[in-house]
Amino acid sequence: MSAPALTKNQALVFDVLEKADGPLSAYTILDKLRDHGFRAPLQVYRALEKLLEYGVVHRLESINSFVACAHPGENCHKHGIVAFAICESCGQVMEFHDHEVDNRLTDWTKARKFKAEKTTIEMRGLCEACAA
Amino acid sequence: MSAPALTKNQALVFDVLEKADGPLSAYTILDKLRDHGFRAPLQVYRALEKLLEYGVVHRLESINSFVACAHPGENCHKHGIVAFAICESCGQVMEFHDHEVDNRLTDWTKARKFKAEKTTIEMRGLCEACAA
DNA sequence: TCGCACACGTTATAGCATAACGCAATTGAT
DNA sequence: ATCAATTGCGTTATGCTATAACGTGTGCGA
Ligand SMILES: [Zn+2]
Ligand SMILES: [Zn+2]
Ligand SMILES: [Zn+2]
Ligand SMILES: [Zn+2]
Repeated sequence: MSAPALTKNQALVFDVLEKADGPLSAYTILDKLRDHGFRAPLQVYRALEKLLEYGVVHRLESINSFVACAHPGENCHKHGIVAFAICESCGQVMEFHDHEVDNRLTDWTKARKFKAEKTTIEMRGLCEACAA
Repeated sequence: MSAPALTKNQALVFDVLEKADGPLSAYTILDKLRDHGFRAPLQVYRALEKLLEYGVVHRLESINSFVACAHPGENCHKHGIVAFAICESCGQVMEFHDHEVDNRLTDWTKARKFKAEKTTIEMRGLCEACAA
C-alpha cells in the first residue's frame, strides 16, 4: 500500500492538495485543474481514490473534503488511527495520532469482536488564533 | 438543551428513526413520511436539526445518515463524546462512550488551545455476526 | 394590538458522488 | 509476436445530499 509512481492525474490532484493551506472539496480541486485539462468530477474522484489508498491523502468525512497527509514519507497508516482537529473559521487542519486512543478503541472492538476497517476521528471547532 | 415537547414533524421524524433498525438518510426518512404529508427534504432536515440539538438523534458523518440515540432519557451529551461502530454489512450501529478517549482528546485540545465544538468518532467495519 | 419568534410549506438551487459506456496503453503469460 | 487482462482515462448522464429564499400561519408577551 505504499505509493507507487503517481499517474499524471494523480500527481496533479496531489500537487493541488499539497500546495493548499487547508482541506479542499473534490469540486474545488476540479476547478483548480480545469486549466490542466480536467473537465469532469470523475477525473478528480478517481485520482483521490488512489491517493487515499496509498495513504498520502486523507478524507475528512465531516466536511466532505480532502487533505494531503501531514506526515509525508512515514506512511501514516502505520502510526495507527489518524485524528484531525479542523478549525471551522480559518479552515486549518491539524493531524495527529494518539496511541492511547487507538488502544481504547481497539480494546472496545476486540471485546465485541467488531472488525474495524476504517476509523474516523474529527474534531471541529476553533484553533487558538481564531478563538481569541 | 433537554428535549421540549416535539412538534408534529419532529415527532414523525423521531418516530421513524426510533423504529428503524439502523441509520437512515434524510431522503429515506422523507420517503417513509410521504404518506404523512411530507413533500420536501427541508421538512426532514428542519426536524432533524432540532432533534440533533435536543440530543435525541445523532448524525453519522461518515455515512450521511441519522440514528436515534441509543441511550434515551439520559441526555447523551452529558456522558462526553459519543462514538459509533457501524457495520457496513448489516447496517447495525453500536453507540458507546469512553471517558479515557474523551480525556485524551481533551488533553490534546487543551495543550493546543483548540476549542472543540463537535467531535466525531466513527468506526466502520463488520460486526461479529457479519464478520463470521 | 403590535411585534416577534418559531414552525411550517414550497420552489428552486447548490454541492457531493457514482453509474455506465467506450477507448487506449501496459503488462505478462502463452 | 499475440492475445487477454488490467489499469488509467475521457465523457455523458444521473443520483444523492443539503440549503437558500420566499411566504404563511400561529402563539405569546410587551
Ligand atoms: Zn497522515
Ligand atoms: Zn482557525
Ligand atoms: Zn446518544
Ligand atoms: Zn453486521
